Amino acid sequence: MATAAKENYLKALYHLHLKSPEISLTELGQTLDLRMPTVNSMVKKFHESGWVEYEKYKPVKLTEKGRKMAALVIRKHRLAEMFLSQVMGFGWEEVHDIAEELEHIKKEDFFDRMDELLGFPGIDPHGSPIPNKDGDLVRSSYESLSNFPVGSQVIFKALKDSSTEFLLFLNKRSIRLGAQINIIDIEAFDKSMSISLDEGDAQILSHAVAMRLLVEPK
Amino acid sequence: MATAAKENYLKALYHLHLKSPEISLTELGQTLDLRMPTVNSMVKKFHESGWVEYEKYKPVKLTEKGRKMAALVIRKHRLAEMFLSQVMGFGWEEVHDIAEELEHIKKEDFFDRMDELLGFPGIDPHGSPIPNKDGDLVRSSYESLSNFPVGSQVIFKALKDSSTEFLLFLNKRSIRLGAQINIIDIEAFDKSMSISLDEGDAQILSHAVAMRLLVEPK
DNA sequence: CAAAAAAGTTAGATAAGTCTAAGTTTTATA
DNA sequence: TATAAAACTTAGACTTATCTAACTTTTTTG
Ligand SMILES: [Mn+2]
Ligand SMILES: [Mn+2]
Ligand SMILES: [Mn+2]
Ligand SMILES: [Mn+2]
Repeated sequence: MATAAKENYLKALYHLHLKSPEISLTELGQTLDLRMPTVNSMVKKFHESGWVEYEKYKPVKLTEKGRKMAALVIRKHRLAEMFLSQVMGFGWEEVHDIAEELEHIKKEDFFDRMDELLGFPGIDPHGSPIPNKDGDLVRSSYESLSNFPVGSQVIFKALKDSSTEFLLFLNKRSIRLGAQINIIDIEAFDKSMSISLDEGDAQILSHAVAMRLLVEPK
Repeated sequence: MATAAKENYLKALYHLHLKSPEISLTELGQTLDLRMPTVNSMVKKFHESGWVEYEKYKPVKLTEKGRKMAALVIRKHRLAEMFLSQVMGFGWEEVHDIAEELEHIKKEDFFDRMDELLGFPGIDPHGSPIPNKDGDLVRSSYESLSNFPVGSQVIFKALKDSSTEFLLFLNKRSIRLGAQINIIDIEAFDKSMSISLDEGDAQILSHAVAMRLLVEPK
């Protein structure tokens, strides 16, 4: 595979290319918290490796080869997160930072064994899909809770934002992956939602929160 | 803590200092498979950090501070090996190489959780003691099987050599940690031993093998 | 104990990955 | 469309960790 630094670039490129296939060095630098000349010189190496298309002064594009390399790093990250959560008992708000280190382990057997022990999971603890060993993954088509009308009954399937702060907020509100959410009311003024969770008590979710919850009709 | 490179130096220093408190740069270099000038410059940095005593042209000595740092790396290594073996189902011959990478993970929680899940184990899968969080460990006083006379009944407690080749040999012979070994006969000519394992069939162990098995009287 | 061998040191180079400062090209805007 | 802003590139430096070649000190040995 590649060095830890390169694996981190690959992941960033992958996430950015999903938003738009043309990736500016500025964006990439901001994502990785690196200065532009740093990114510039690495992007040239990636071009040498055939991982990106690159022409001077133009945004880069991830090649199919690069996409696959990236997906395999993301596979390691998400398997690690799942393992940390399911086998080691860490909370979904704790797993990302540890996985950020574990994903750089080179021994493939380590991840294969995790996969096996977990029963070949399709998603990580935040509902994101886990690429297979070929780097392929099923892009799920969930929508934000904020897109649904009053009366909808939906299942909470994944997160749009997996920041620790947001995950801790969801913990406090007992909102967990797989829960059923019923939209009782939507306040026209600020788009805040009154919902009930799995037949539980009602609670209010701000539009900011509803936007970040990815759901599927029941 | 330290970088992965430095953690590997610390471990090597620790193992060498047990054999003799004065550690030559040549030995250290051979252990780590690094050239002497490389080791020389790193040793100067370790001296700056207060991890070794160092004077030009003299062998180095691990300081108490360095010993503790080293023990904490060894703790991570051995906890990882135990986890890989007990929780993930790897064989004792597979765990070392993976632990060589895992030991450099910086998140302390990761190892604390392993420790907890394993029930705070005192030894690793090869019978070596696991240092505690203060860097302290109980030095066990096992002896080589080759030191015992005919008629001895002993328990196989640890390995003097944990190389993959030796571990695979022991697997083939079904010789596992904790087994009882009865010395039936010793051939004067080559010091080979006829033994029986846990009431099982007899087998012959060469002196080379008997030397590498650490045991305790039953 | 002098010469040879072993051990250790210094100097200088290299590779990976990062930075700042300064210059160039492209894009946006007055 | 000229100019300003944003994006990108180049040059040069730094850090960590490594190497080889050449030199120095210490230890061993005939
Ligand atoms: Mn993550
Ligand atoms: Mn990472
Ligand atoms: Mn080991
Ligand atoms: Mn290591």
